[in-house]
Amino acid sequence: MADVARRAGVSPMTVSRAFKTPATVSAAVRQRVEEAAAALGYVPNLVAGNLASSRSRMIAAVVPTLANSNFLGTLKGLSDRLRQEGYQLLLTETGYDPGEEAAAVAAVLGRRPDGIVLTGAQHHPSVTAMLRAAQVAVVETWDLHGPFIDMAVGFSHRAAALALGRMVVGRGYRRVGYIDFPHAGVRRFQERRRGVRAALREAGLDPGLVAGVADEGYAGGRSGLDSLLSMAGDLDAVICATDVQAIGVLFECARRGWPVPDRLGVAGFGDYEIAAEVPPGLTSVRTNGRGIGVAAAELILRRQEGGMAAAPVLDLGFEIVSRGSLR
Amino acid sequence: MADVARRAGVSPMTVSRAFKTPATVSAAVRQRVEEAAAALGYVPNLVAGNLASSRSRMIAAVVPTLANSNFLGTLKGLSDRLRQEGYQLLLTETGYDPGEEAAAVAAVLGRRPDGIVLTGAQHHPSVTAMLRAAQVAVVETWDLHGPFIDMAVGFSHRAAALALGRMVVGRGYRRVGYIDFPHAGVRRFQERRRGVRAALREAGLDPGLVAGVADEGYAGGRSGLDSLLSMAGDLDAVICATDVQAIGVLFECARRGWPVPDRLGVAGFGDYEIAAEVPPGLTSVRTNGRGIGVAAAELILRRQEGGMAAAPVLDLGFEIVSRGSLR
DNA sequence: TATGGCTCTGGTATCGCTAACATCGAACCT
DNA sequence: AGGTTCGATGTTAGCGATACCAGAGCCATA
Repeated sequence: MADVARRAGVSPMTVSRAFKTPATVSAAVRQRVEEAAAALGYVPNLVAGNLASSRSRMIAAVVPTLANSNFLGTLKGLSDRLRQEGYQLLLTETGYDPGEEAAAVAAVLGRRPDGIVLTGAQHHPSVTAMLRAAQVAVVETWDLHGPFIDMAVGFSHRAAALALGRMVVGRGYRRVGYIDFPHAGVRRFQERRRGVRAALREAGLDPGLVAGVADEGYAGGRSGLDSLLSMAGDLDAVICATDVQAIGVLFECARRGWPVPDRLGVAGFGDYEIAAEVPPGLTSVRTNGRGIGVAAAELILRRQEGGMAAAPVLDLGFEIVSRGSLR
Repeated sequence: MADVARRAGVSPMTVSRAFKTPATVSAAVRQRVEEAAAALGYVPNLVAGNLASSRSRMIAAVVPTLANSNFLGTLKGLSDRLRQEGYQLLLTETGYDPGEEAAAVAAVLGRRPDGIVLTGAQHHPSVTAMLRAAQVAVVETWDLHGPFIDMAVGFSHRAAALALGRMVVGRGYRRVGYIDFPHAGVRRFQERRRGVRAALREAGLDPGLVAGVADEGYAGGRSGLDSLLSMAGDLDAVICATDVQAIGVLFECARRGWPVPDRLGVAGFGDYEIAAEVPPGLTSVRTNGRGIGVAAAELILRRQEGGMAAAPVLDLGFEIVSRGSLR
């Protein structure tokens, strides 16, 4: 920076201003500085800048997994919105392991991010403690059951699952099974299970057809269907914790030659891109994953600007998308 | 840090050592420092540390897209391997836009990452210039046609596509179409197209059945199939630039009631998880996406340790996985 | 007992930038 | 003319760590 300043015939402070707040520098000087910087290939060192200003313009995102998940949408929303403001994303995957999450938060905090976006509202106690102490903007995403560390954006998984269950029941299915998520202890998935079972119970149907699965991904749909059929051979519909599992069920039906939606109705959760593509179309819950990311970004940005002492909680809702997999 | 030092009755320098190089501090002192740090909730400020040591322990990854892609595996391999060494990932998506890539590299360089992982070997000239000037470890991934900025890990897309094409031809298909990638200008996809066409040509078949598509994702398979059929109603096999498109073709076949592999043979590229799940199984090229990420991490780490002045180029190869979508 | 080599600890000088305040003309007002 | 305001620039003092060198004990060896 000193070299650039010398070459442009100004002080280092003016160079700094020419980059950070160009409006505060006269046009002539700004141009001289830009030319000097270009000639010398100068790239401002943000590490030093961050240290001096104690603002890093980095946001950390901590997600359970990227594979086959709606978190990608959230991440994309987040990073798109943040990039516009010159922020960057520090990413960590935790594999649904609370210990990993705690380690990730600890590691990331040392870099003094301006904000941290967490997935879910269920954390190791040390995570809560560290983040409270760090005085950093925190957004918990996807789940909406507090208490929250700071801010939150998501929707009610229970309400969504309840609505989906009611739709299945309303279509006349009577022996409805539910395929759980491999990490069934995660609150988000507990809520989904509860919502579905509540819908069955209120219709006087058996809410006991629940299959726990060990397999991740599509394979979970297959093994879940197997275990549901061993519980109830007359099973006529399946609701899955995620679309990926539901697609696995559809594939298994195709393999068995079972017509969907007549032999078996199928519903998923998440409305992944593939839900609209797979024949005969998968009925699912559309969640606003991208919107969650954008909203999280907005909350953090607004907090940076100093306004907003309160800690908002945003419900972005959901929508049931009806397709051919349900009669 | 000064507070911790005071509380532990040592100098700040010793606190620094207790964290960075515990072996150089006596056990008694180390424990006092750890206790003091815990009591005060001290989290070392890596920003300051980075500035002083001019090593950031951050690696930047620049990928075209995360959705429906094999880059996820690479990213995961990269981040898993790096996390073990205490490094973190700075992520940027560019949407297959070279201008965006240049902007991303410029933005990221200011944070002085210890390494940058790029996708492909085709970049805006400014990217090459910036990275050369920055003296940072660079790994170009996936593609293996130089010249490279620094190091590279990938495989030959042409050889893979050639092998896949030969397999299709070997199974007796005679009117073979190819569905291109939406961003057909990307070198990696040019190579795939060339490999397939070379296989067709050497078998004396028409290499002209190539469909360009505009749609991303599964929809591209559907529209690609449409346009191939309008070119050749007697089409008997389709090779796709990616598995996602191939799955789109399989879905369209199911919709039309066309038996696969008899009415139409289908082959994809990438061996995504779904390829093994979708009936009747998708024949595809298995690429070692995760391995590419791990190898890229290793290269950067080794470069950090000071060894390895040379700039290695690693070919991780590929493998054809034969499944039911080809007779 | 003197010497050299260890291991452990401390002091000092940066790393490259920005916050905060100081300065200086020029423009504007009464 | 004098005072006030404002915009553009410069000066100074850190931000919170680490690199580097120096010094203090301690042991083994001759």
